[in-house]
Amino acid sequence: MFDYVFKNNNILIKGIENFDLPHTLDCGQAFRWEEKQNGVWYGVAYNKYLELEKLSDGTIVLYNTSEADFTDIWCDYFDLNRDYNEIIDAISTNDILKAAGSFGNGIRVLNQEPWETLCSFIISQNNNIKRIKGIISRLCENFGENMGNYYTFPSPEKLAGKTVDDLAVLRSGFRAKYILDAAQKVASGEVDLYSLNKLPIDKAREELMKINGVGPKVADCALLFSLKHIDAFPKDVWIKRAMQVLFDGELPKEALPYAGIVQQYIFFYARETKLNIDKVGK
DNA sequence: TCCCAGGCTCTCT
DNA sequence: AGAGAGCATGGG
Repeated sequence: MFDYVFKNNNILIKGIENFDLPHTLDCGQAFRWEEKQNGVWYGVAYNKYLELEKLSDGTIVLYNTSEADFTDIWCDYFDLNRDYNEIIDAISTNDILKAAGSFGNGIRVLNQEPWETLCSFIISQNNNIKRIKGIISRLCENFGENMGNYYTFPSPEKLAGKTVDDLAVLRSGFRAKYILDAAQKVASGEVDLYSLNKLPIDKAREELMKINGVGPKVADCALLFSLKHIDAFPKDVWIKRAMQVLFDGELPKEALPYAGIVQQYIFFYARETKLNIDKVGK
């Protein structure tokens, strides 16, 4: 599906298809990636800093990393072992799905760190992407580990002992108490976050919803973006509108096995086109 | 000024 | 179980 070579501390990924960096890193599934300058992206995940770029011949370059980090972290993080062509073929029997897929071509669903993902999507509720990024950035700067040129995402253990007042610096509003409840339940093991990839999706969702401030949407984002449940289908305001306008409320059945991936195509399509509508319910 | 943002909790039927 | 207000903060 792809080949890679390790050379001068860079990983060169050859022959990878369906991997567009802006579509993947700036489509609202992850909040710590930014474009540095013409095509070079940088970000932090799994406590590691990474810069990457797509060359004109399609090669993806991961700069200043190790082969171990590539095989242990980035390969799975960027979902490199999934065949997106197979999915696109399967859903293309439906014209609208085909259009959405081609519009958001190259979106890959990242496999992010579960706690960071859960916490980030708790912050995302009733919020906008720009402000979500700001809050997460302040969260890392104030409570993460200083690694010199970047900060790690703070662990649940680190946050579990904090108070709402401690978190005031985040300016996260009413979400602060939710962040703390999540940190406490994950740190204590009351919610066994790191086992949820092995549970059936309904059980896993139920576990996540034990956390105050985690409802079906936030739970499904954690399940999809960090816990390998690609049939999770987070329904936010954009998706609800898009589902009404595009599909009369019902996801076409050919999309169900990959609902989460299709969700990303629809989300991207809906946001970029604004669906040429104002509002269709909420 | 009002409306909205990758929703959820709480309350009232 | 279903509807509706309220919620912190900031941008348009």
